Amino acid sequence: MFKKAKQTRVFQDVVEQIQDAILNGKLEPGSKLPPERTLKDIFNTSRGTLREALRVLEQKGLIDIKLGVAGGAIVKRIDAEPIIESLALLIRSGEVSLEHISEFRIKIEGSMMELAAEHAKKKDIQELESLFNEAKAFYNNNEWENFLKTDEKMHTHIGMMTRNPIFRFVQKSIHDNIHRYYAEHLSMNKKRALENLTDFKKIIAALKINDAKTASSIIMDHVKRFSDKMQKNR
Amino acid sequence: MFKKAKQTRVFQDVVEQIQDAILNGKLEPGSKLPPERTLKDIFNTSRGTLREALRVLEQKGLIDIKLGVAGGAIVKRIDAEPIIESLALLIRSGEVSLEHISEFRIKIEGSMMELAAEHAKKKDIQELESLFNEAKAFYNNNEWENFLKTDEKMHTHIGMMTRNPIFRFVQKSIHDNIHRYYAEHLSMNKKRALENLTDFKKIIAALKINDAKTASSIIMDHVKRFSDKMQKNR
DNA sequence: ATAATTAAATGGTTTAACCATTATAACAAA
DNA sequence: TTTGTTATAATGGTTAAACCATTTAATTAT
Repeated sequence: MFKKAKQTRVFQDVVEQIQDAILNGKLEPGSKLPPERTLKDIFNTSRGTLREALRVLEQKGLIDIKLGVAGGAIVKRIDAEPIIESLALLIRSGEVSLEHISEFRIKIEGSMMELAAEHAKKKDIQELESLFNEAKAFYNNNEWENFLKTDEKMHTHIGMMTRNPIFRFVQKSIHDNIHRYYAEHLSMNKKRALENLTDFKKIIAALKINDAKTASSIIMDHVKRFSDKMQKNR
Repeated sequence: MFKKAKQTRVFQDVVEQIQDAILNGKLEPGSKLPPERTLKDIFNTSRGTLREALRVLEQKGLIDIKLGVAGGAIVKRIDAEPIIESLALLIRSGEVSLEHISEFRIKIEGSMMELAAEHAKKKDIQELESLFNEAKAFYNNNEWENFLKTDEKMHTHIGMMTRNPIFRFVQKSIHDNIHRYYAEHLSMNKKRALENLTDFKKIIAALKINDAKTASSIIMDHVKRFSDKMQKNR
């Protein structure tokens, strides 16, 4: 029925005003806020209070602070950063385990593959094929670091194909945290790389005949294999 | 290869120390930090700098601040709040639309239903049946507000049944934001309520025979119907 | 026993100064 | 002229000391 009554802290009022300006597009990404000493006059507050507001905006991922002459608060383009950090806290606190993330990731990548298949345009399939050939070349040369990068690019492109930014943000949040906390250094070998290549070949084939379920099922196995390997390696 | 070099701001060092203590469990949820005037001495910094650190910790959802005597910073139990707020920013910025959220929600609830079915214990099904009967009673009395609350409880319980906190957090983030920005006041009627009841009856039946795919497919339709209704109402 | 008042702890804000970093301008050297 | 060095000033980061505002607890009055 009722909402929480508003707090009366001055810095929160400042946060809301600047945040609203950013979210309404009155302040564009890349644009610079006035210096602290000017802002404090605009909002009729002290520099300390103003700086507390800037800390909050910074933590929300709405601004970056640059030092020195021509420095100051710069409006950021909104991205997955705050979600990545929130997930990181859940992991570090032990609230969420590698098994939890792996299970979630399998379901998410499966769902994304279905959507991607539904939206697949000729150009998307061409892009995936081009990435596939890139990966194949790295496979032939045993360039595992580059192979993994291309593998990631394929996942990312499938994310783009969903045409849904939430999936992209969630995908990136999972990916970044897995690599930050569980798989900093991945080992690869010819056998596993070939399995991955084969998966993507099958996925592309399935996309061409609009077989969303098959594509989804393949990528879920693909991700599961990666997860199992990772859990064995710990 | 390399990581971003650490910033040299004093308040960030304070944030990290307190954050680590919380995440390592050295500071338990509910426990109170010393007053600002003591903390500033402990960290050998000024009160202004210390307060900037507290703002960051507050924004991360790690502490709450209470005013007055016996007030101060209280360690919070980690929850979905920061993720909810991040998603809220994506929505308010226009980066994410109702259609995006609806599509995401359908896939998530479908995935959750599959996992819930896999983990379903007799007690879970009993709980769902009890909620079903509660909803039926509200249906008979045309108590729509209570009906919707029970409907939500059923979804939440399915979230619990996944045994995976990420799904619960994501589910709550979607739910809270949909109701904050798109469906503050839901209208219900006998026809739609009956459809919902029927869905849950079928879901429970599917769970009893361990038919995860059917249960999942029903709840996806169920959520889709809700989304369509919501989008028509705007 | 109850209500009103006072005191003290604690977060919130202000002011004024100084320190640290960095882009730019001015200058010096090749 | 070009290139490297040095000074300048803009701007964020930090500090110190004071006062204000809220809230709990103790005290006092009814």
